[in-house]
Amino acid sequence: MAREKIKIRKIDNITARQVTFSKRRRGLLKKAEELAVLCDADVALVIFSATGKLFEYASSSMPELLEKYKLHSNNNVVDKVDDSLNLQLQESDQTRMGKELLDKNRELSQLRGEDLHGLTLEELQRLETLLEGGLNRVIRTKVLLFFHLLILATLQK
Amino acid sequence: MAREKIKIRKIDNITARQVTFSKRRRGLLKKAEELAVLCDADVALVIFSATGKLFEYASSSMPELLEKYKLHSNNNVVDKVDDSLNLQLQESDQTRMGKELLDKNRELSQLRGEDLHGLTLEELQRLETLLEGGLNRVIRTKVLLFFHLLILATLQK
DNA sequence: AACTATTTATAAGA
DNA sequence: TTCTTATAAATAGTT
Repeated sequence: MAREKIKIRKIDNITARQVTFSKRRRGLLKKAEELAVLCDADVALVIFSATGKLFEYASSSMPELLEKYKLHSNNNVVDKVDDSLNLQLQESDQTRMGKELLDKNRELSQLRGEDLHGLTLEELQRLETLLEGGLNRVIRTKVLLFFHLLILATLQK
Repeated sequence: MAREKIKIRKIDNITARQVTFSKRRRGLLKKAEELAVLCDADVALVIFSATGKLFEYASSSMPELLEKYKLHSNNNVVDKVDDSLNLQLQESDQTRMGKELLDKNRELSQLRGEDLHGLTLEELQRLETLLEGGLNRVIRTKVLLFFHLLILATLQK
């Protein structure tokens, strides 16, 4: 955003990456606080550098905010697990997947009247990235579970 | 930061505050992702609007990041890991799961019930957190994908 | 939801 | 790391 426009992908040069991290980290923390103050929002931001160092901001107490988050995200775990399993079983069947998504959408619309029709292309791009990450995550955990059980079975013999 | 410089304090006018929240929230989420990608950092951002709506970004899985945060901060107050997966799987619609997953669920229950087959409690909780996080992630992205496809389909007509 | 005049953030260089 | 500065990005007020 300055002397030259850059593409948003991992910076190769380690030194440059650290410098950028330092600068942008500061900017992000600042904007997080501004959002919280200006808009009376509750904001929690946790940043781990590539080397594992922790940076954080929380508009109120971090533990309380994280607890609040868990309450929200765990609301419908049963449904979520169920749907996830369905997704895994049908992931090659796009038609059924579409119906599943349609149902889920109706449920969501009933639970919350949120309207997501104002999404920009940029946001959609981010959503795609999120989806890839999510699917990879499930696959990874399935593999982990398999090995976990395999080891257990081996120990029982 | 535009037509006029503003002071960073709570915006009085409710409408203006909501508009600003919408604009800045988008910007903050974008910059959070940019930092994660550019600098190979792990970033978690949780935002609650004044009305309680949740917005979030996580460079990997939110539960895993929060777990990582707990380890770094010496704070034990941050919640108890929910003993989610097994019990919740048993409570959900088993007819939709498929035999293989049912079997795995049974095995997992056994594993949890004894949890002394060479696995520490910490390891078990870690696995659960991991798996739950992945499933939650897929559900969220399923909903997002639906909207993506819907919009694309609309544009093609 | 768009539009812009300005402010702010920041990439590259010192 | 810190500062400088040219330029990209974000955004406050307006339409």
